Amino acid sequence: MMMTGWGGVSEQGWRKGPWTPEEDKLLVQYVSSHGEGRWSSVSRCSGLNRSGKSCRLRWVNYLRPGLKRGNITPQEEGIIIELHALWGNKWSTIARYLPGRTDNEIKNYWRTHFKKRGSKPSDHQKQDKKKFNRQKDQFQEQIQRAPEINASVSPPQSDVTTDQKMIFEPNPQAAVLNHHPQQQTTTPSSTVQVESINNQYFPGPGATYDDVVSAWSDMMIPLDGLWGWLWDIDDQNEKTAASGNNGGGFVF
DNA sequence: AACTAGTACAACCGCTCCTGC
DNA sequence: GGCAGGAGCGGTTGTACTAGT
Repeated sequence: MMMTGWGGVSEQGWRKGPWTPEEDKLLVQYVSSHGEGRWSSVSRCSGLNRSGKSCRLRWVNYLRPGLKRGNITPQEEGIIIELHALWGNKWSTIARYLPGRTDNEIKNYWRTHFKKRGSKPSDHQKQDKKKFNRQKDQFQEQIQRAPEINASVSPPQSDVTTDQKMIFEPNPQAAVLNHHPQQQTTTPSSTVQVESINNQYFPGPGATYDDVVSAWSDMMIPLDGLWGWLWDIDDQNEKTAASGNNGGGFVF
């Protein structure tokens, strides 16, 4: 992809714009020998003329091992919708429930799929239905073709880290709040509306990856009705913004 | 075939939070 | 407790690609 608009250097002299394969290689070498973190020292130690921020972003969103490339599956889409309804734009929190997906990827996906303006919900619903069927086929094909994906997502219990265990918590909100006490003040944006979905579609403790996938697969049918609700939220927000009323609105 | 709108993706920016001193 | 530097997060932008007209 050619991107000429970001070429050049920053005021601090850092290179900006698209990364070259050589830069990627240097960054991978640096991280594999020094580990993640200490991004500010990357430029000094690795020979990269990039800011620490830029290096971290490139690593987290593109170079880090275990990242999934390719389409968001219907199951992942369902999870994104549900968790966004719970937490709003907490992309990094949502990303913790989607192994191999980055907050940036989820954020981009949400913006392109659910923040569309100007056309009628019915049009979107038709598009989404077509797309859902296509993605479902692709997902099933992926599962059949690459069973190792399952293995990487649901490792043996003895190797499961705290973060990975969270995926199978019956109540994701509680899981995240337990794990990130500093976020205790976070208020779910639409808890009431999603509560019934939440209770029905989050398998209990000890559930396997397959259980989660199965539950979310079942959820895709009721979600047909959720699309309309999401568009209503958008409309509601626009009305709220237009009237300058900040009280009690949605945070989408 | 040409044009346009929508989509996907990569990257930057500014702000907030966290941590060490 | 206050401050500074680094890390992380969310919002936004820029460009290429694709599908529809």
